[in-house]
Amino acid sequence: MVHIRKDGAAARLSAMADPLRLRILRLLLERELCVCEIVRTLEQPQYKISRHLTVMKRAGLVNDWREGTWAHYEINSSLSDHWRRALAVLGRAWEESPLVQKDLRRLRGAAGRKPGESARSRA
Amino acid sequence: MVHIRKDGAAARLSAMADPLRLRILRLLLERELCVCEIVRTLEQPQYKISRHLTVMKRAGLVNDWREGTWAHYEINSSLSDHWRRALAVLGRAWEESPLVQKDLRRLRGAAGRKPGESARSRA
DNA sequence: TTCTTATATGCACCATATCGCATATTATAG
DNA sequence: CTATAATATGCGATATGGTGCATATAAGAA
Repeated sequence: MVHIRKDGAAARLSAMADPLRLRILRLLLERELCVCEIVRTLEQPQYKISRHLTVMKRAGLVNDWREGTWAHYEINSSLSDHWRRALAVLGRAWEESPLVQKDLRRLRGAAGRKPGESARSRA
Repeated sequence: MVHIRKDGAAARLSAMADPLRLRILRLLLERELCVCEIVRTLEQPQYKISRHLTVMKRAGLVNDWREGTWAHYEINSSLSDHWRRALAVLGRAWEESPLVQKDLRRLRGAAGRKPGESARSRA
């Protein structure tokens, strides 16, 4: 049947078209995050987050780098202006979802805290 | 396995995440169109266009109305501002594709001509 | 009525994508 | 070294989605 390979735009939209991936993206619009911060914020199994991040990385939506054991992800820093703006606009749309609002509150609650650190150990 | 039902945003992005649907959407960003105009412009089987339009309609991306035998489609007139702007931005991104440029030229070449009409009969 | 044009859809096939579980990999701590 | 934390991935089961073909539906023309 020879499916035509998806072009860049469609592939990128596919990589966004998942509820959990949208939640992850929305978090990354706030700031760069390591996998375990996302896991804890979204309260989802680690393997899911990791897989979804891989999907978005392949589509050029995010990029990553390692720092010791941690893998940090951020919105792809070499994204075109068009896509950046689209993400920003959509990010504002997603904020209307109560689920996303809860995610953002949880993220801010754990503000900047690194994986192993307790809240106290950072003071 | 009980897949969680996609929420509005993810469903909408899914409905965009296909090369042919992106081409259709890009045409509809120009103006309202009937199915057969899209079929002729994109040179794709009618059943494909029809199906893809149905998908986008279910997702609230487009709406339609009948006029005799013709089914007219347009970008959903009751779309939120966020989504309108996102579509506009993405529309500009898609214009960079040579395929889309060709589509737009073909659409303008057949400017406003109704299905049965020859170019002459409209003069 | 019959013919033609415009549109939608049922069905089977196949490709892709997600999930859940378990495990592999790698780095740091003790 | 061992233990633990962080991350990635192979596998099998299943869900979803696009395609191609044929056909159904509906409106208008002759």
